[in-house]
Amino acid sequence: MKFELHNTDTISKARRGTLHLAHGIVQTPVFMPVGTVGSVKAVSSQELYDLGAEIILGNTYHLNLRPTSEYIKEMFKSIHNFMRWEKPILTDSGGFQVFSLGLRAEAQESDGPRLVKISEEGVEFKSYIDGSTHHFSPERVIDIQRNLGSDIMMSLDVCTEFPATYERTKATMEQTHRWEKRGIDYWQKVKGESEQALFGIVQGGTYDDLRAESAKFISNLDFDGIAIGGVSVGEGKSAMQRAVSAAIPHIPENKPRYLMGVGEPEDMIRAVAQGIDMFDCVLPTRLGRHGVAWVGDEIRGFTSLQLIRPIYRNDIKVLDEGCTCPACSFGYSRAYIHHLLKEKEILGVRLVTLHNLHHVLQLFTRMRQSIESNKFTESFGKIAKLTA
RNA sequence: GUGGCUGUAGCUCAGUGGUAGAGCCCCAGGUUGUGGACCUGGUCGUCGCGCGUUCGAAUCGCGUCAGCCACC
Repeated sequence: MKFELHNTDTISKARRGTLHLAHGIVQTPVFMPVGTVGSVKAVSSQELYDLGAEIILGNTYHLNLRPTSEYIKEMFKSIHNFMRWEKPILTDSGGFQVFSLGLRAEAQESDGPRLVKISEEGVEFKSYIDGSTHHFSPERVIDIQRNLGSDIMMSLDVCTEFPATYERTKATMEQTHRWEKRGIDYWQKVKGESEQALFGIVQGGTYDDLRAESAKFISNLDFDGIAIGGVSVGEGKSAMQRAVSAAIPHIPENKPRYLMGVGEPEDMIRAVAQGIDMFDCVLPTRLGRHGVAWVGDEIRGFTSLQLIRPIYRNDIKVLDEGCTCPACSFGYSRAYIHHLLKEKEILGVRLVTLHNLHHVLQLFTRMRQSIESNKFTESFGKIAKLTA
C-alpha cells in the first residue's frame, strides 16, 4: 500500500492524497459507504459504480457469521468477486461489535444475556443468528480478513463506550494496545507478498491525554494507516472534535488517517479541516431507509428532510434542487417519494438512499477539488469554523 | 314477520360489575466503525341510543335503532 500526499490547505490542515490499494486507487479525502453484510443496503454494485464510490466497507463480524470468510475464500477467492465490486474494500474488525452488542464491564457481572465477553486472549461472541459461540482474537480477525481479501484490514480493538470513567477508558485503551501489537506482529509474520494493508486504531475516549498516548502508541507500530475509533458513540460533536485534535498531532503525516463512524456533513468537514483523510458512516443508508434525505451544501447550509411527514404530500419539487443523483435528475418529486414511503414501497427507500450517497460523495468531490485549488477554507471555512 | 349474531378510537378488534385498551392509521421526535426499511413518545372515545337494576354498568335487564345471517 502506498499513500501519496499531494497538498495541504494553507489555512486549515485539510489535505489531498491518493491511496494505492490492491484493487485500485482511492482519492482522499474519501467517504466509504457501509456495506456490513456484503451489500450497501438497498443499492447494487453497479449503482455504487455509477454514484462514483471508490471504496466501500464490509464487516468481519457479520460476514464471518454468515456466509463465513472460509466460504467466501473457497467459493469466490475474495469478497470483491462475491459481491461483484472490483474496487477497494475496507473491512472492519469486529471491535465495534464489542461495543454495539451491548458490552459493558458491569454487564459482565450480571446474569443478563451476555453476547460478548472479553478476556486477554480476545473476545467471545454469541451469534445473534443462532446463539453459537465465536472467538475473535487479534490474530483470528486478521485471518478472517485475509480470507475476505479486503484491501484494508482493521485491527481488533475495544471501542470504549460513552460515558466511561478515566480508569475504564485507560484500561480498555491499554487492552486495545496489547491486541493491536499482537495483531501487527502476527501480520508481519504471515503477510508475505500480500498487498493487503492493515490499519491500527486509536482509542482513549474523551480524555485528551489518553487520546495522545494512544495516538503515539499506535503510530509507533508499523501500520499502513491510523484510524481514530471510539468516537460517534454518544459523546457529542464538540467532544468528538476534541478527540480528533488531541490525537492528530501524534499521528505521522505520511500515513492515511481514518475517522471511524463519523458521517454528518458538518462533522466530516470539520474533521477534514483537521487533517482526516477517510470516513465511513451508516447515516446515508440508514437515514435513507428511514425516509430522511440530506439536502443542501456548504453555501446553502446542510439540512435533512423527513419525507414521511405530511408537508411533503403536496411538494412537487425534487429532493434537492440542482442535484444530479438518480432520483433528482430523473425528476422524482418529494410528493411521490412521500407516497412511496407511506406505502412502504421499496423504491422509496432506494431513491432516498441513492440520493444520500450521491449527496455525501459529491461533498467529498467538492472538498477534494477545493483542497487542490487551495480554496478549502474559502469554501468550507465557515462550516469548519476556521478563521482565515 | 319470527329467530339469531354483531354494534367500543379513523380502521380491525380485545375487554362478563370497580377509573376505557391493543395493533394499525394519524402526529411529533430520534438515528454517526449497521443485531436498526428501525426506535421513543403523543392525539383521538357521549363503549349505537333510551330507560332501569346497582354504591358503581362497555359489562346485567327491558325497550329501541342499524347491519348481517337463517327461516317464513
